[in-house]
Amino acid sequence: MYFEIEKQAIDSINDAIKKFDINIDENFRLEFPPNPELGDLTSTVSFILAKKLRKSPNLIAKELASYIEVPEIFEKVEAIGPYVNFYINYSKFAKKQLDKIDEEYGHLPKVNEKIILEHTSANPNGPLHIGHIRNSIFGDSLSRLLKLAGRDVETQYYVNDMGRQIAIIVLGITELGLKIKDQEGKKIDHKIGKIYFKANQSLKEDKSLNQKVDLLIKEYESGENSELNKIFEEIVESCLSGIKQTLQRINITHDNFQWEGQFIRNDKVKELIDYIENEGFVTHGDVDYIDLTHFNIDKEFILKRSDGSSLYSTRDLAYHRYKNNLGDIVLDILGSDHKLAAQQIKVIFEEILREKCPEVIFYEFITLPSGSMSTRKGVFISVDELIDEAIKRALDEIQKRNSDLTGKEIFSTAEQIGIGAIRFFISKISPEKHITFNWDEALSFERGCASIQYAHARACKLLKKSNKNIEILEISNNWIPNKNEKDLIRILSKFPQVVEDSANKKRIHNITQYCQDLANSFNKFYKSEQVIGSEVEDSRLVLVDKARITLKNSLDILGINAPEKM
RNA sequence: GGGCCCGUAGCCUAGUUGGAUAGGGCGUCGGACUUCUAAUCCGAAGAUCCCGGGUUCAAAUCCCGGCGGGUCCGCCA
Repeated sequence: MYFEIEKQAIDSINDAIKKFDINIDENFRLEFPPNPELGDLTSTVSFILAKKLRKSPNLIAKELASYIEVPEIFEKVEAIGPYVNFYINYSKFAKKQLDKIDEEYGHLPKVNEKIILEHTSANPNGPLHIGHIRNSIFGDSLSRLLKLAGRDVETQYYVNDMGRQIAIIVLGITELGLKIKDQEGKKIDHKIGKIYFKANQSLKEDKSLNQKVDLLIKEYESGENSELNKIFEEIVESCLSGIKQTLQRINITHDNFQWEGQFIRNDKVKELIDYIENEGFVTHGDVDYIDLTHFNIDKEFILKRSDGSSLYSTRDLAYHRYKNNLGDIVLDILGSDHKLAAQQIKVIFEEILREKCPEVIFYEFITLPSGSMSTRKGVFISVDELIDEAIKRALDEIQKRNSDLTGKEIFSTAEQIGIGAIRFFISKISPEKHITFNWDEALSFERGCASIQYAHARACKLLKKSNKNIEILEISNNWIPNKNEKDLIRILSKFPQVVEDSANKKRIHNITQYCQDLANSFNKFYKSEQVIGSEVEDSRLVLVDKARITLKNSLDILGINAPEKM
C-alpha cells in the first residue's frame, strides 16, 4: 500500500515538474517527514530543481506544490520551506491500508538473486562465547531480512576442522591423557573448551610440544592415518553439536555446514595454488607467498607453511571460490580483526583469479570490562551462561508481576523474553560500534524487547477477549481514525518500506527501532482508546489484529518470538 | 610507528551519499491502576554532536590537523 501511494505522489510531482520545462531523473523516492504535523510523505526534489533553475528551493517548492494535482488518497499537498509535503486522507487510506495486511505482510516481491551468507563459523575448539554472538545474531537476522525482501538466501557455517586449534585439542587427548568426559561443564563443547585451555597451558610450559602439534597437523592433512582422522572428526563433530544446540536456543540454524578439510581432500587448494603459480603471482622465498605490495597491501599472502602443510587463509580462498559457484552474491559476516585478510582476499579474487569477490560485513568486538575474551586463555562468558542468566532474570520478572501464566507457560515465556532481550540488545547497536559487555544493559526488560513482546501479548489478549471472529470483521465506513489511530496506521504502513531500506543497506538495527516505534504507538493507542464496547469496536479490532501481525512479523526478522501471553 | 573503525545529555544509542526544531531508550523528577494486564501511558529536566581549523546558502554528516578508545600489521584462525 505504501509503495502504491508513494508512486501516486511521485507521479503527481513528475506531472507538475513538466510545467518547469526541465528534465530531471524521474526515479527519485520520497521520504518520511520528521514528524506527522509535517505530513506523511515528503519530497526533496526542490533541491535538485533549485540547482538547475538557479532559484531558491523554497520558492520552487511553493510553485511546485501549486502545480500538483492532489491524488485522491491525499488530503492536501503543502510546501513547507523547501519540502513538498503530502498529507494522507486517513478516512480513505485506513481501510485500504489495513486490508493489505495479512500474515505475509512485509514480504517483498521475489528478486532474482541468490545469496550465500556465511556467519558464525566459530572454531570448534570450545563453546560459543559472547564475542561470537554478534556474528550469529547479525548473520541470522540479516538472512531473515533478506529472505523477507525477496532474496534467495542460503546460510553456511564454515567448519574449521583442520586448524592448529583442533590439533592442539587432539594433542591434549592423545599426548597429555586428557579425557573429554572428565572435564568440567554441562555440555560437550564446554568440556572440549577445557581441554583446549589445558593443552594450551602445557604448550606454554613445554615448547617442544609444538613440534608434535605440527606433526598432527601434517598427518591429519595427509588423510592417511584413519585412526587419527577419526579423533579429529569426533572432536569437531562433538564440539559442533554443542555449538548447534546453543545456536538453536537463540533461534538460529544454518542451512549448510562446510568442512574446510574437504578443500584439501578434493585438491581444490592444490588447484588454486597451481593456478596462481601459473599466472606468475607466486614468489618463492622461505615460503611460497603472493606479494601484494603492487596492490597497496604491505602484508604478503602466504600460501603454505614451510613444511608444506596448508594454512587457513589458503583453504579459505578455495572455500570462497567454491561459494562463488553457488550464488550471485557471496556474503560474509566477519569481525573487524579480519579486515586485512578480507582485503587480501578481495585483491586476489579481483586481480589474480578474476572472479567476483565476496561482500563482507564487519562488526567490532564485544569485550569484557577487563578486556578481550579468549578461548585459549579460558577467559570468556559463554553464550549458554548468558542465555541461562537471561531466562533466570525473565523468570524473576514474571514472578514479580501478576501475570496470568501458569505452569509450563511460565518457563517457555521466560525463555522467549530472555532470548528476545539478548537478540534485541545485540541487534539494536550498529555493527561498527564496539561494545563493552554489561549484564544489566544486555538483559533489560523495561522498554526494551519485552515491551514490544508485551504489546503483542496485549493485542492477542484483546482479540481473544472480544470473542469475535476476526476473519470476518469489516472496517466500518463511517470510521474516521483519530490521532492515535492515524499514528498507528501510519507506522503500520511503513513496514514494507523499512524492510526494503534495511535489506538494501544490509543493516538490521533499523528494524529494532521500527519494532520499538510500532510497540510504542500500539501501547499508546491501547492506553487511550477503548476497543471492546466502543462504537467502532469492529474497526478497532481489525486495527489491533493488523498491529498484532506487524509486530509479529517485524520481531520475526530479529528472530524473536512473540508470545501470546505475558 | 602505519592501516581500519568508533567518539552524540549522567549512561547506552539512531541519524554520517550535507538539508525541517539532533530521534529513541536507561537513569532522574512529577503525574496516571474500582477502567480491554502499569513489562504500560502522560509530563518535565538534561546535548560545547571529542577538540581546533576549513569548504558551503546550509556541517553531527565532507576536508585537514589534534586528542581519547578499539582492532589489525602471525608459516594463528
